[in-house]
Amino acid sequence: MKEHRNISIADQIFDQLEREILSGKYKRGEVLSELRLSKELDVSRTPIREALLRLEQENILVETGRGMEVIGISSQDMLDMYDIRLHLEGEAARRAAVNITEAQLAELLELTELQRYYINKQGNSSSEHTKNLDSQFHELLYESCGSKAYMDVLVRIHKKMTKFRMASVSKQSRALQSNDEHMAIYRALSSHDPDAAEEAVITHVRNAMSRMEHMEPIDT
Amino acid sequence: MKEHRNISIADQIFDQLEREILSGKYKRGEVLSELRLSKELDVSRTPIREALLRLEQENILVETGRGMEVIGISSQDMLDMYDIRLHLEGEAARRAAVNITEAQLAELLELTELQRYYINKQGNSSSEHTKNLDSQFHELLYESCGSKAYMDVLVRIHKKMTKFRMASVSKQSRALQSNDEHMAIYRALSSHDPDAAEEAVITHVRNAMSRMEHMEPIDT
DNA sequence: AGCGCTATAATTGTATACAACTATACGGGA
DNA sequence: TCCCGTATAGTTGTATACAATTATAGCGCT
Repeated sequence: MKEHRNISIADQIFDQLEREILSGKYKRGEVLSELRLSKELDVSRTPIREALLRLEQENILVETGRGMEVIGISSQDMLDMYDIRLHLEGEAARRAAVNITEAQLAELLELTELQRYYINKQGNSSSEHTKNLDSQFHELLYESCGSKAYMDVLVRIHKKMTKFRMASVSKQSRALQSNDEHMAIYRALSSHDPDAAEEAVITHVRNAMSRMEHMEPIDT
Repeated sequence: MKEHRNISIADQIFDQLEREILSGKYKRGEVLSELRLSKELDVSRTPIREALLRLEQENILVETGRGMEVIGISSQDMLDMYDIRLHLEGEAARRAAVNITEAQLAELLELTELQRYYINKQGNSSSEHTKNLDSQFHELLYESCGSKAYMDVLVRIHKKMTKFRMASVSKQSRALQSNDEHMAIYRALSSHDPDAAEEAVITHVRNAMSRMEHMEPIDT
């Protein structure tokens, strides 16, 4: 398997900055200039500029006269994103129940089992693995619904949500519950039952929203 | 009123390329290279690169080993985007009915009346004006719902839809019907009635989808 | 002290130079 | 003829130079 895409400096900077902004390191209203960042991070303006441009497209930064101003994401924005997922993921799941392939089902199952393994393992970087597997599960789900439009919207939202307040470590019990819900989604999809798939996904999103609301701190 | 943002070459190239791709000038599978475009359009690679990057973020282009490959948008994608709007705009309208300000209401009304004027006028560039006013109406509606997350998603989708097959000129009768629906949305919002607002918006989206489906040609 | 003007510093937007990588075409050998 | 290696041309990624615009600070004048 050949990856034709190297990880560029611009990619790394984008990832780093998005993480730092969404996790609260850069405060709302702060102004980022290309030159300052390029000196701080010791790269040229070009990749910085590319990263800032992408962050502007995500509406995480906004152009002002004198640089890029940090907008960030509030807890209310997070709740709204959950709300949007409640309105969209059910339909995406219905479609996935019809369109998903055997190969995709197998991969979903593997991702779910692997995630369970890492949750139980409780190593030092297991939380990182768990989150990665969660992202992969959802992105594969979105892909398997067979609609580029749905996938675009949902992937974008999910990516943003995963980077929000990374500090908030999830308890093992909640991770296990989430994993159970993934398994339920898998089962509904593997029996190609749209109603069950929709219900399983909506339950999962609703619970994820509730799990987030019970986290501390919610300061914005 | 001071605009602190000049229209850059990159912006123009992005607009032009997006329009050309979504209107079908560049076919799916075609590969665009920065150097070739920069020679064709007689600008340096920098603004070209910026435009291509933004198009990649929109999932209109995809990076390959040897340039950016055109993905574009299919009619099915358009239908899916209408489907997404059906799932989201109702809720956005409910929120707008609660949150909209008097100033925003006044502007909505003005946009609607102005659009009616241009539709009846039937000048040579009146279609262009009509579409612009439609975009402004919807973007203001999204803004007035008070949710950044909803606004992000809906504005992005609406922008893409307006650039799809620009060639498809809409009949005056359909434009008038659409304008009537806008007025109905305005009235529901101005009486701050969430149920009526939701219904008016859903009717509008459903009819817009139907109007599109009856257009010729649908070739993809 | 306050106001306005000017000079300076800082910012972005664009062009260009350079390096690394990759696909491709061409040629030689089996 | 087919395969492999090499050279070549084309591509992106990054750095840097330059121009134009804008904010800001400071100074002089009233």
